[in-house]
Amino acid sequence: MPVTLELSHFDPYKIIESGQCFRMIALSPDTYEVIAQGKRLRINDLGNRRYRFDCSAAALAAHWRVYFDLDRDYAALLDAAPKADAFLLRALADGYGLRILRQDPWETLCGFILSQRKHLKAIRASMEALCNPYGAPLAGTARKAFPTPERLAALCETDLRACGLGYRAPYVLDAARKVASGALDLAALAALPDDALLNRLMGVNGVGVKVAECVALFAYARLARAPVDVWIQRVIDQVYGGVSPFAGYGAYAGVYQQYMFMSMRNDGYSAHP
DNA sequence: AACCAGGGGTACC
DNA sequence: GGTACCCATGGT
Repeated sequence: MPVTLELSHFDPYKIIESGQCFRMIALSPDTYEVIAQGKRLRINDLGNRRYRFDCSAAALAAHWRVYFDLDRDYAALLDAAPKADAFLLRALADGYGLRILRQDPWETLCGFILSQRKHLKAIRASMEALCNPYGAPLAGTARKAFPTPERLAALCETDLRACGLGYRAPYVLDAARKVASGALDLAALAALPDDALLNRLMGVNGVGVKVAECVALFAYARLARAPVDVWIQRVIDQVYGGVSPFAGYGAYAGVYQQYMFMSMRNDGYSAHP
């Protein structure tokens, strides 16, 4: 009982390549698969901004509409960007269809711990290597769900190193044990203001400012948070003369950051006229 | 504050 | 087919 939707500002391929999620893939040029929060979804691009979601209307409403943040007005959000900022405007135009997801905090926390000093492809491979042995099976795909904190908390560092996590293995283990024990209640963090949320996340070993900002933006919809990684640092240095423009971007700084990240990584600054 | 961590992708030879 | 360098960093 699939559902067909007409969606503007929605491009699954750009979301995959944007580096905010690691378990959404293209199965073919017009078919995408995402595994999130214990569920598997396939999306068919039918053309003319029409997409078929391989799920019930109830699942769409309860789950995927929230995950893709489909009720947010991206036209208005993008229109709120400062009009004199040429690099930003170009990035927003080129990135049409990119959206900030509302991902599961646990998976997002682990994903960005794993992301340290890795390429997007390497992060994806690392996530699959962790899911394959320890995630629950799913109907309709050979891929597995992301492992629960309880499952990972029962492992030892050696088990996680065997998944290719390297020096990040003890970090993931610390996160799993804090969450599984209840010492870190990820659901309760949603009620905290940004600064308190970031501080609680940074209580996990291996989580610094950048990883915490990513979790805040990509899991808790803190759209004003703009994580600074090597690519965004290049934007700040090369485009804005070393002065971060993000403080002046207001409530959607994190969304703009994501478009600029994609633009810089794909094209560099030299592509801008 | 400089340096290190595991390992895969990628550009270049 | 080597190999040097880079990568959505954080801890020491």
